[in-house]
Amino acid sequence: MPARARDAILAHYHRTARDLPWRVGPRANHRPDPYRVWLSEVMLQQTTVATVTPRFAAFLERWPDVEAMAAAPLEDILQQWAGLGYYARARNLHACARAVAERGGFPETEAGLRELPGIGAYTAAAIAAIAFGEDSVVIDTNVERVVARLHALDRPVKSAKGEIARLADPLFDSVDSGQMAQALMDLGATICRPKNPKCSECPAQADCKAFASGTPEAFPPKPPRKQRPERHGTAWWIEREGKLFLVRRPEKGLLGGMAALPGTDWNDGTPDENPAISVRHVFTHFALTLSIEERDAPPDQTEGWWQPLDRLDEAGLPTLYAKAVKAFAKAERSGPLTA
DNA sequence: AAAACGGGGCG
DNA sequence: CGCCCAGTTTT
Repeated sequence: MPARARDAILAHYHRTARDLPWRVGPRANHRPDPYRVWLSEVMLQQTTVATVTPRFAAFLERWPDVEAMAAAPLEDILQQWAGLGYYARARNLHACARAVAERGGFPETEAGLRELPGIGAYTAAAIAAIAFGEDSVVIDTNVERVVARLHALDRPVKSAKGEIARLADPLFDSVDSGQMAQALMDLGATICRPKNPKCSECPAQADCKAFASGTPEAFPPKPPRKQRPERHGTAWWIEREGKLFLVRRPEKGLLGGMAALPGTDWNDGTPDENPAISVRHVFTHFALTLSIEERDAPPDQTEGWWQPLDRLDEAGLPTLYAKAVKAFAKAERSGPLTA
């Protein structure tokens, strides 16, 4: 039974494969550039294809190969990454590029790739399969969902990793793992979607127990999610002679290593009463209300630099601070702050 | 085993 | 406005 689903999924992929900039089509007789596969895979960690596509092109134009990226300063990588989130990925990208350039190229096995910074189980398996033709079993959330539905797995994925791996294995048996990995990703993205799956278009419908159940969307069951705490803080707008005072956040922790407005710590509890300007930003694990206040000078012993306001885009501010700048500019144009 | 870690797009 | 996404690292 799994062999039929396997073949149907692969055949469907050959007919309908999405044309993606980092992808070599199913009809090509060569493997894609490992550098491009790696870069796209890292970008696609927790980030959608639509968001990644233009950012991938910009990275590739600036750094056409791993040696070029390895030669760039970390600061440039972070600036180019700004807005993509999960900034540890950018730091690991830089460290990985240097390690790969140092050793003269990408390792060609899953085990070798797994040793590199920012490359975990999924990404190692994906690069090994897609770029090097290794017979790895590639399991990401798409594959987990497809497999859970094929078998009507009624336990949360989180508590059934072993079982998922066992059930995924036959899908990769005796086929090109790279093709199957990409086939399953397309299937998960376009047909076997988390919500409103298009079972009528699915090549594996006849072998799908979730479809047979009549409620395919119920698989796999989602664990209860926990609530998000509220935090608040203040960022300081310190402007002098057309320049804005910026700081660099600590390497470790939230928005690590990124450019930022200086400000207070972010605390739990009740926010400031009636701030003139504030922005709201929702992180994975808490929601932040950030007030923006004008200030004449940086606090003593605050390390930072003066960024020309007409070159603020070059600072590489993450989205939270880009929002703050936008909110301040808008208030300044219309409000009484500097009127 | 669980928490930390961003942001954008969609219904 | 809540949910989800081509996960990895740290605790």
